[in-house]
Amino acid sequence: MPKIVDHNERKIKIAEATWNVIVREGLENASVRNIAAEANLSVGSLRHYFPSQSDLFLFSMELVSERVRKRITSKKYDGPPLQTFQEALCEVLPIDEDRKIEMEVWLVFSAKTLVDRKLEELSKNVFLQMRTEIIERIIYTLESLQLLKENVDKHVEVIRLHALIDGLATHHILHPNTVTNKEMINTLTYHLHSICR
Amino acid sequence: MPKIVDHNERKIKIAEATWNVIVREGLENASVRNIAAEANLSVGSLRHYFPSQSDLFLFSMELVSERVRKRITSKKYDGPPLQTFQEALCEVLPIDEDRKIEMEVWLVFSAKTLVDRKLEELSKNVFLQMRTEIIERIIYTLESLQLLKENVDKHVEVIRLHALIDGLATHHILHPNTVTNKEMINTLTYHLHSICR
DNA sequence: CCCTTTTTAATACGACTGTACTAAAAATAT
DNA sequence: ATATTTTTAGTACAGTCGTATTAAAAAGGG
Repeated sequence: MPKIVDHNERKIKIAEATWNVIVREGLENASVRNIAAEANLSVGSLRHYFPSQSDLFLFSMELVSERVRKRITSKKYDGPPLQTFQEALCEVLPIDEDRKIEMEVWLVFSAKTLVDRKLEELSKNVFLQMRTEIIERIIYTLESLQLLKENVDKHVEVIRLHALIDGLATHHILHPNTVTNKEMINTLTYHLHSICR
Repeated sequence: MPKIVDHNERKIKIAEATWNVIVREGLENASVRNIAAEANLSVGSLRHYFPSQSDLFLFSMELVSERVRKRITSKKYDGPPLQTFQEALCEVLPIDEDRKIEMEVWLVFSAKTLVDRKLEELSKNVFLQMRTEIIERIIYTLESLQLLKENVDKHVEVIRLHALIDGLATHHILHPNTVTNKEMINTLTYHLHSICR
């Protein structure tokens, strides 16, 4: 009966418009009006898809994690395990323009996490998922393949690798000229080799 | 002739009030009015010390870096070099409530850095100072003392240590229950030992 | 005491905020 | 064609924003 508009697809378009506004003008200017204009919509239309601004922000932050997750899971991993793990971890790093935008948006929302309950919960879930499904899996798979050096503390190695990944990504986002793309990837490679035989 | 008020001391009080508002209610609620109320001042009085909001924000962010810098330089370092370096780096980590607040504020401003020229410049300067005066100094001093393992790439070790420190700090701020205080410090100790003989 | 200067206070302005509400437009099923 | 329902558009409201302006209050030097 009604005009058919793919509801979810439209929400994604609006969320991407939100990303653009945030990257270009900052979260402080990510008003409903500015985002609607960026998406070529009226305020009323936007509100039809997102009843409130916090709904819009939550969805926009969720979309970032979904995009990253899809990128990791949809990739084909054949080849030596160490290279496989390196490639998987590279999907989390801001190695191209799209990933950079997502990472910037994620950083901005992460800061907001400190005073926003809903965003905090999302952030926590994504963090734990990354920790258990990527970082821990890599360390413990390396061990079961007997590629890991002896005398390493696996628990600490998990924490170290996780912190290193996010530290590198953050540094490259905030200081791209000082921590270059190449240095970011080289350091990751270096680190993975340093914990293996 | 006039009422004597230590200008700089008052500005520091206001900046600390700004920290409080940011930590408690977020940057979006760090309005001139709210900050003035937190500092028990009228808006007019606050404006007498900070002509604009961006001046206030810049000063408030600068104060964070000053506090951290002072803490590092005023500390007495006697003892074995490895322990000394560890202690120095711990001053950058959010190991107590004061440092946690400062780190939270720094994180919030860092996100704003992406769309604020002045904050970006400050962030860049502080980053480079940290890089050259702390991180590089540690790695290269370790080498000159022949404490460093052979076959390490010093350039990469600098990038790695720097990213690890900030990654650990950020993780503890954002996920204190998952990355605990102890794990943060243990991981740093572990890392320093891993690059030494 | 008065004078000078700093500091404080209060008010006002235009612009922007999130949200609410109402009605027109669009599009499909009958 | 008509009815039904989604989608869009426009307007309005109360509140907050940063900033400007103006004048009163406070306080040490003469």
